[in-house]
Amino acid sequence: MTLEIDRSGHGSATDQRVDLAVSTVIFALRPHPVTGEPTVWLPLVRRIREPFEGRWALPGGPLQPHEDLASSAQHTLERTTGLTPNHLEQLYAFGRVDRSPDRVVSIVYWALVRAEEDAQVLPVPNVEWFVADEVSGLAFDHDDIVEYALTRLRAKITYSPIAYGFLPEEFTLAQLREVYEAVLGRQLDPANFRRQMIGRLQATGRCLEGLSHRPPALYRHDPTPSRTTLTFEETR
Amino acid sequence: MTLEIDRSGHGSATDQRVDLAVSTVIFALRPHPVTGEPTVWLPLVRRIREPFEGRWALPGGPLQPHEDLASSAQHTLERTTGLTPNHLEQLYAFGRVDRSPDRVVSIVYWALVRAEEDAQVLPVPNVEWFVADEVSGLAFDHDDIVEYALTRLRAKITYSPIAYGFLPEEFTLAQLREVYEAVLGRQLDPANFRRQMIGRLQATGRCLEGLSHRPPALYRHDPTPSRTTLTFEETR
DNA sequence: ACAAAAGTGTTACTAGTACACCCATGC
DNA sequence: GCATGGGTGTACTAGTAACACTTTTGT
Repeated sequence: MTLEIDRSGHGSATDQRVDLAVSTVIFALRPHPVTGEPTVWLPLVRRIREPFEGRWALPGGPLQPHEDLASSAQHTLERTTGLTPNHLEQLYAFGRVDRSPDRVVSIVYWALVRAEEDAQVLPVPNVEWFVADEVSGLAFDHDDIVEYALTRLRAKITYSPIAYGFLPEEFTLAQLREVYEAVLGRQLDPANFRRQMIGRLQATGRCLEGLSHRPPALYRHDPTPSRTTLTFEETR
Repeated sequence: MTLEIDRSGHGSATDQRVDLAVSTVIFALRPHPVTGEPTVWLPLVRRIREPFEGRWALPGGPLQPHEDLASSAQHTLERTTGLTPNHLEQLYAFGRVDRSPDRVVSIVYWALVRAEEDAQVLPVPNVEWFVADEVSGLAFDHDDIVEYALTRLRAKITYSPIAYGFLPEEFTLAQLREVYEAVLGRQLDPANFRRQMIGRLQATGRCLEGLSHRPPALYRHDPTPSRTTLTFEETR
């Protein structure tokens, strides 16, 4: 029990406060366990207390008074995966009264991490990775949240240069196309894809060698601010 | 002072809790005071206590434990304007540590109300309407929030049928075009505008009469779900 | 030489834009 | 008739999609 000053101006002894948590949907690409195709995965944490003890849930926790929202999301991500996000963006604030037995509002972020680093990560206790499209039975309303995060990822990749968040510094056009195909779930024409992307890329001059065919050129993301829809942080 | 149970699991006597508030950016169209052109306005509330006592701020208040986020936003809107929103959508959760002397996270909604009803509304004490593009010097980070809400309004009107939120049930194409022109801040070609809109409208068969020229047809919004980007509530 | 993937050229289609023009009404 | 805004036709443009074709490497 802690003595708290009631700043809401209308409290009473029976007045519950609303708890505030920050959670993060962390996306990475890994091969699908059956098909081997690049697929969107995400890490979940097994709950070790009620409510929903034993169920899988999005990583997160209560917001610390000294911490910004995005910092909280990023720290959760680093604790859960040992990685630094390549893209981090607020998803939505979920606050239905009935989403938890106690009253919790969750501000949810979504993030992209690189598959290359991801593969080197040591396993974290109580954390397991799942194919994003196949998760269900999560704690709270986290099924809905994951589905909505996927919707946003798939929408945003079509008009904003976020695909690089899944890739290393240098990459081939085929790798970039694989990212789009994994996220959108359909094949893209390599010829047209090339023409659409080439303007936003910097050629490194080098090629990826050692394959059994013509060596593809390596590119780097050109951060020239081409016109996109901006998130709040980006508009400031 | 109220006795509160510390549910965060890491509290101490010096541990401040984070307060949670819900605010609403309410947009309506009114004639510009100088030009007379339809313009985006919004109501603000004068703060009657510190911090920022005497400054204008977005209407809102602490989230009640029994209330959903959107309900809280809507109740604030009804208290402030006496109106029912025609469109209500979550904007963003603002939580920078330094945005207020005490620690407050604000979940902000934005809403559209109809100008017709709006004109009949009785004045509410401490509430005043301002031209949205001209507000500045607001309390907290509310200048930034208003600017971001305008950015979202202008972006969303280009790909989502929200303009009807400003209009009565039946309207002419010229009225609909005026809404777009007011929001986007530029003239639109009437001929092309007609062709772009006509597919999403239901003709009522009636016309607006009594003008000194050819009477324009009256239309109604066709709620057939054409493909748009969906907000979270709409995806469920 | 052949397979495989990189990369180019060409055409068709679509959505948006600019703008000339006709239509229907009140005065 | 004439002014005014409602409403139609049409040509131009840019971006996308489909797909045939050429290039360059390893084996």
